[in-house]
Amino acid sequence: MEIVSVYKCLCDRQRLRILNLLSDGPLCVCHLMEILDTDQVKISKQLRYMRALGMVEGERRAQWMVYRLAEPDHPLLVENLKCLQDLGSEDLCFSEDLEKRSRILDRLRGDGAACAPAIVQTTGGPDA
Amino acid sequence: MEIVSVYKCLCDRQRLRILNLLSDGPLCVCHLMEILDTDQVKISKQLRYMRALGMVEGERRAQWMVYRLAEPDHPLLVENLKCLQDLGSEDLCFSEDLEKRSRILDRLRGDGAACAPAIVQTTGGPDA
DNA sequence: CATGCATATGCATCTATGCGCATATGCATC
DNA sequence: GATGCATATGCGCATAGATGCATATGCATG
Repeated sequence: MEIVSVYKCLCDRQRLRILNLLSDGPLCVCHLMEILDTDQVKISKQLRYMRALGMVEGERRAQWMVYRLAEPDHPLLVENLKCLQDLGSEDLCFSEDLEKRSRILDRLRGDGAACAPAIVQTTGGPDA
Repeated sequence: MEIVSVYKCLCDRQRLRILNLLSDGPLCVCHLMEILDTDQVKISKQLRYMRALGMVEGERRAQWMVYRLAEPDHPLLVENLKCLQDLGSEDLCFSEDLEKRSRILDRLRGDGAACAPAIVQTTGGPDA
């Protein structure tokens, strides 16, 4: 993984928001659509771009694609996503996105319908 | 200064090398040409790009333009330029560039000719 | 196997960036 | 003020990235 490739992923606001979200755990496209409030094609194409650069990876779960940060995660990427939290004051959007993510995960565990199994099954850790 | 603007500067290898060099102190275009082993126009245009994004600033010293990281330096930029050193193993070029820079500064202090005054006068700190 | 949902892809278009070449500008020196 | 050096800019072209629209694919369910 080239250093420059990491920055190529980070230098677009939509991609930055996606990576920020994935740093908290895997998500599927429909949730990214909901959180970023944009259409499916844009999300899919940004994911394809980042997959081509080896920054994220997707796994099929029934009809859903679950995306996560690629392993092993590049130290540069991890470091920058951490910075994003600290710089929160500069652009609220990133912490807001994470809050939306939490709410969605809560909802999924609640109703258990739709793509819930895909995410809940894939998501490990305390936020799962 | 937008977060994304920082990454836009970092996502090109030439620019990354330039910023890495400037993180050790100001330089003029002719030295960047020498270290990066490329032509004047490319350097000038990359500098213009980064100046437009507020990442570097230039000051005229006689016939020379001395460039430095813009003040106040964005924490994100500082952090990433620090990372660049740690990731040295991944791409030797960045530490090599800094060594070339040191050698040039030594030479300037030695012969004192040409653009030496511009740089030496501008450069503060232990490496000046 | 037809239908529906989630996601991906192809194509055309538009904008942003990069590069090469020529030339302009700013400063110093004579 | 002509010349020379250091640097900047303008223009044309090539490529990369973003976007919208249409459509294809994968999977599940009836």
